[in-house]
Amino acid sequence: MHFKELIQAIKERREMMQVNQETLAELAEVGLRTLKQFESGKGNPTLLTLQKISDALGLELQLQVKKTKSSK
Amino acid sequence: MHFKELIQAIKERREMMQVNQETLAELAEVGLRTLKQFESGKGNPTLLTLQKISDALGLELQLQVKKTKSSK
DNA sequence: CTTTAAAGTGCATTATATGGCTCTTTTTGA
DNA sequence: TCAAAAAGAGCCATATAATGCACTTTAAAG
Repeated sequence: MHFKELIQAIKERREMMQVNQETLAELAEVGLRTLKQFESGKGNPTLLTLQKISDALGLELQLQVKKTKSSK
Repeated sequence: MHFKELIQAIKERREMMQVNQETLAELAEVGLRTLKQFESGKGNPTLLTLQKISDALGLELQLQVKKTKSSK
């Protein structure tokens, strides 16, 4: 998952949960500005910020071995 | 996966690939200092940095819905 | 349309990540 | 042992993330 997909996933999840940016920012304990920047694709959040947002959305960050064409 | 686990996963992967920090830093195009800080648990890398390191290791970042006890 | 909520942007400040250099500590293998 | 390699840490400069506030744009509902 690259940048855009990550953003997309978070946005979708937030919308699915019917929370607006303001509320999510509060839940995640990150600045509203920070969340806005991130969702609008302008940011390069720190891992901590990403974790807080993910947590608040019930999402979890994972690292997996990349699947190549030959390996699948 | 939280911070420590993320670091652990990256460290293990790097060691499994038998690359030292210096080489990985070059491959990933991040500063050696940055990688060292991260692996030693001192850092809070930006998403970009994390992506570069993951990519270089053939790892991929994923966001998944957190599994709760009741859902598994 | 027009109102209203939500999302996005400009600007300024503060905090901190990045990265180079050097030195110390730890690990490893001969 | 002990010498070399790898990992970690201090210091410092520069870049940029985080954040608040106020304002603009966009979207949704009447």
